[in-house]
This record gives sequence, C-alpha cells and structure tokens, in this order.
Amino acid sequence: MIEALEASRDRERSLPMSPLAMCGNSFVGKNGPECHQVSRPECHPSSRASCDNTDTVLSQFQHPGASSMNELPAFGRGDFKHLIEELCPVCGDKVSGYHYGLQTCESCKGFFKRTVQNRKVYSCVENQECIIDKTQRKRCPYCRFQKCLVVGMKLEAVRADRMRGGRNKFGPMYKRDRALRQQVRRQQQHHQLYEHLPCDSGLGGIHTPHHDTPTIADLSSVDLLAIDSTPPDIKPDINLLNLMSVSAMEGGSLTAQSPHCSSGPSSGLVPPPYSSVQHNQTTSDDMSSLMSSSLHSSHKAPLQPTYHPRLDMSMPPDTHMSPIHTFSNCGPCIDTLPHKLLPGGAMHLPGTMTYPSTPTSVIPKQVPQVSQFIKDLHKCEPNSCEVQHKLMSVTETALQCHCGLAAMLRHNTGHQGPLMMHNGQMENNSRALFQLLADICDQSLFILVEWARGACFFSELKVEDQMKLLQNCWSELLILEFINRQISQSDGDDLVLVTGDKVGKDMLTKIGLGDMKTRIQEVVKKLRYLQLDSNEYVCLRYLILLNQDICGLLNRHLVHEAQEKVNTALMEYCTAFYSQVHDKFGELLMQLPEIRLISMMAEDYLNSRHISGDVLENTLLIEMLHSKHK
DNA sequence: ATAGCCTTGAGC
DNA sequence: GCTCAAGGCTAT
Ligand SMILES: [Zn+2]
Ligand SMILES: [Zn+2]
Repeated sequence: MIEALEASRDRERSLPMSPLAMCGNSFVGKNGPECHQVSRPECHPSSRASCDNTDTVLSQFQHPGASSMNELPAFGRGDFKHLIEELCPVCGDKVSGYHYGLQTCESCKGFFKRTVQNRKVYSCVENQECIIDKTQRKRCPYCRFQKCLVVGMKLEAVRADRMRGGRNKFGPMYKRDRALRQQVRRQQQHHQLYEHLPCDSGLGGIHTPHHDTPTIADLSSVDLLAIDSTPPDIKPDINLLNLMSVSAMEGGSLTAQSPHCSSGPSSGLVPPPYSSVQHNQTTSDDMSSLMSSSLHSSHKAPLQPTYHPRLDMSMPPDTHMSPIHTFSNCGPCIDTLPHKLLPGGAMHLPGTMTYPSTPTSVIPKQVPQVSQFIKDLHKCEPNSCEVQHKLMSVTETALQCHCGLAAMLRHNTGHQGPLMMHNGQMENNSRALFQLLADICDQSLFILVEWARGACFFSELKVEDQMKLLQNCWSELLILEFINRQISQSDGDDLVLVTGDKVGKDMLTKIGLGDMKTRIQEVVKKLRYLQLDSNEYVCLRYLILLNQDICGLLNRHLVHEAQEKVNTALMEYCTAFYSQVHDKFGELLMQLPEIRLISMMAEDYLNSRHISGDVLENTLLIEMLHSKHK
C-alpha cells in the first residue's frame, strides 16, 4: 500500500513546490489584506536549476484503497507507535497537539506555517526523496513540505488574515480523531493487539516511509468525514479520452452532461460538439439527485509552476491574496481578438484596486511588431463571444432548476443581464450557486479541451500526453481565465462570472469561497498593475498547458521546446512593448505559482464538497478531479 | 531559518 | 471560565 502510494506519488506530477496557501475559511474578516512581510524566497535564479525537478504530490493526498473505515489498511507496529505514542507523521518527533489538520510536532507546525505564510518556494537538490526525520528535517525543506502535504496538513488552516486564537472548521475533526485514538488505545489494552486495528485512521497523517518506522496509512481527515460513503467508482477517463481522440471537427450534437441541451452547436449550450462523446457519456440530465458518493480525499498537487524562466525574478513585495474558486471562463471577451490588441494596455480597467497607478501606457516609439509566433498562438484562441454564449445557455438551464437562485440572481430583470447577487436570503441558494459554479466549470472544461486540441504544439502530441497535460493544468487554466475576466470586467468587489453575473463577497463567503475570492482579487490587482494584455495572457495559457515536468510524458522534448519558445516569445514581447514596466516578464511569471495555488485550493474545495455529499453531475469536471486524486 | 515558548480568542 | 490550535516572538 505504501509502496503504491509512493509509487504513484513519484510519478504523478511534479513541479517544484511552493507553498500554498492560506485561506480556506479562515476568518478573513479582520483587517483585510495586510500582510506585509513579504519575504519571498522564491526560486532564485541560481536555484532554478533544481527547481524544475519534478516531484509530486498529488496523488498522495489520497489513499488508494481504503475508503470505508472498516477496511483500513493494516498497519504495522510503526503505525501503532505513531498512533499510540503520538509521533509526528512528518519527522517522528513528539507531537504537541493538532496543527493544520493533524497532530504534528511543534517544529513541523512552525515550518508549515512559515512556508505557507511566506510563500516559500523550495527546491530539492536530490531527487525529492529526502528522508525527513527529527535529525534531518532541516536539510531539505522541499521534501519536508512535500511530506507535510502528503501526510495531510491543511493549507486552509493557515489563516490569510493571521488572526489569532479562536477555532476553525477543523475543530470537530480533531475531536473526532481524539475519540478514535482513544478507542484504539482502549482496544489495544484489551487485546494485545497485533497488527490490525479496526480503525487506524486518526489524523495521524499518512505515513510516508522514511525513517525506521513504517507507517501508517491512514485515512486522511477527509476520510473520517466521509466514513460511510462508498468509494466512488472511478471510471477511466472516458470523457477526456473521447474528447481528445475525436477527430477535430464535427458538428455533432452534444453531450452530456449538462442539464439540458438544447439545440445545435451554434446555440451553445452544452459542450461543444464532440460526437464521440455521445456514446459514452450518459446523458446527464440535470442536476438533481443527490448522490453521496465519496471521493477520496486528496488533492493537492504540486505547486509552483515550473515555468522556469531563466532570468532573475526579483519580486517586489506584493500584497496578499486570497481565494475563490470560481472557475469559469471565457477569455477576455474584449481583447482576445488579435487585431484588438494594443500593446499598450489593452486590458486595463478602471479597477478599484489601489496599486500604484500604472504609468500611462505609452505606445512604444518604434512600434514594435507582435511576433508571428504570438499571432499564431492567438489564432488558436477560442472565440470568446461564442464561449460566453455557450456558457450562458448552461447558466440559464441551471437557473431554471433552481428558482430560488434564479430569482435572487435575476431580481433585477428578466434574463441574461448581469445580475447582482448579494447576500440576502442566500441561505437556500448557496447550494444552487455551488452547483451553478460547478456547471460553469464543467462546461468551461469542454471548451478548454476543445481549445487545447487545436492549440499549437499541443495538437502535435499524442493523446496520452495531451491527457496528462490537461489533467495537470485544467484548474489552473480555468482560474487564469477567471482572473483574466476579472481584470477586464470586474469593477467593484464582486466577481464576474463568464455569464456576466456578479457574485458578491457574502455569497462567496457563504459557500466557503471567501478567501479564494480575496486571493484572486490580489492577483487581479497585480496583473492590472502589470498591464497584462491579451498577447501575454495567451502566452501564460501556453506556459501553464505545456508543462514539461509532468511525469511520464512520451514526448517531453516537444513540450520542453514549446515551452521554451513561448517563454522566449513572452520575454521578448514584454521587453519590446513594456519597457516601462519593470521586469514585466518576470513579474508575470511570478503570478503563476499563485495561480497554481489558487487552482489547488479550488480543486480541494470541489473535492471536499463532493466528498461531503454534494452532488456533482458534471462528468468532465468529476473526471478531472479524479484524475488528480486517484 | 528553526523551534521552543508565549499570547490569543471562538467555541464549548 | 477553560480549551487548545493558530499566530507571534526570539534566542539559536
Ligand atoms: Zn515534525
Ligand atoms: Zn529533498
């Protein structure tokens, strides 16, 4: 079991690690974003070399088999040792209580906190397999943090606002874990216990190998929360595979999954026409039944992008961030079109943010030319209007199923128009909102896949590689799209969905996305300040998509070459058009880790909601989630 | 940067 | 009030 865990871990993905985030439902209400202290150890140019190692995380968050509490993996003496003696699952030192999701020692607690709060980015000079124990834990922070994540420490437990005291949402979980341990201890006294304990779990963290004692393979906290749920049956990437293999165009009708589908392709609605999909996908009818399949916990993926730029990225301090999960998409409706792009500052918007006002973008004296390369990348971009149209249809459908939400969202006018939904009687509508967001995500994924299939370089890869890349970056791309939309469309504190609907803080906070919202807005603020334009946006999309660090790529070389080209193109573009923006290229790249982090939080969020019983009929979305946590 | 010890403060 | 996990402080 552990071997399996290890194995999968070593091969799933990689990327240098970065800290994640703080947030979750932390109590962000206090004083807004005021995190000064922005030491960012990011990857220094020098350490970059080792930064692109891959590593992995992802699947680690999940425990392969065990789903129900009864069949927990057996654990050996070592596990017991941890369970009984309460040793830190990360380093084996003595635990000092529950910290960020499970019992850990004081030092690992502090280490985890520092890493997340200060967004440290480490790199391993070895092979990401360093042994972490009490005596060597200081040697490789990269592996140590990786282990923290693997055993189950929760990023969301680190508060973005740094509020002290009080309790968080993990309280009940800790309580439960205590009871479990107590029970185990008692049973142990009775039976001289040998090996199998009925329940091992406990928030002891998953044990990774490492020092002498073997490990525990327990369930993660999430598992505890979903005790009786049955394991989700994970079906092989049917949807994605189909989407990927279909020959490029077809006009079939659509598919599945989403609530109704109406007419043909042009009308939008559901996913783009992928004929093959029709066969396998069960047409989903609508969001309805509640099924409580539990998913396995898990989550998290590696962080930190690897887009290794080879330049120095010195990062000016920036403020904090916060999160939100919405994904939606639709590219920059406004400046996606090539011809519209004016280097100057296409995407500028009057925001309410307060970054130093940017120097009025001035068009370069010698009007540099946008490279043909970037123009080509642009040609593959989807028509944003069409995208929006399709998603709008989905939204309409979803709202028809949730009168309450519809009423609230559209209290102003009849349809389409942007609706302001601020709190109010959100109570009953929060779930509907979640479903709506999930639907948007799902639909956006179909569009995303469609885009990728026709994307430069990517289209030259084999289906297997295409799937690997997409499974790795889908959430990041959705988040990037979402952020991009905010840059151009958000003008207040509300977030704008691809449909044009606005969602206020109260609503988002209510469904647990308050912190993510803040985080996204911080990135938006930063990108506005940097004057991100559509050409750069497209490059960022490619950089995220073409991640050469994904393990198991059949044609890593092509991916690597492609990424280098995009990197170079972006750097030259920034230099040519934005000489007034200091190190724009480096600054833009610096946003990628944060975007990745937000995307991970979003995945975690979706996963946890799914686990806790929220219905998710979204086939592609679920498949993507599974692909990472499987 | 680390890690031991101290202060906070929502929830019980 | 008491708990105890989360943040803060500071000597190494
Ligand atoms: Zn430890
Ligand atoms: Zn290491």
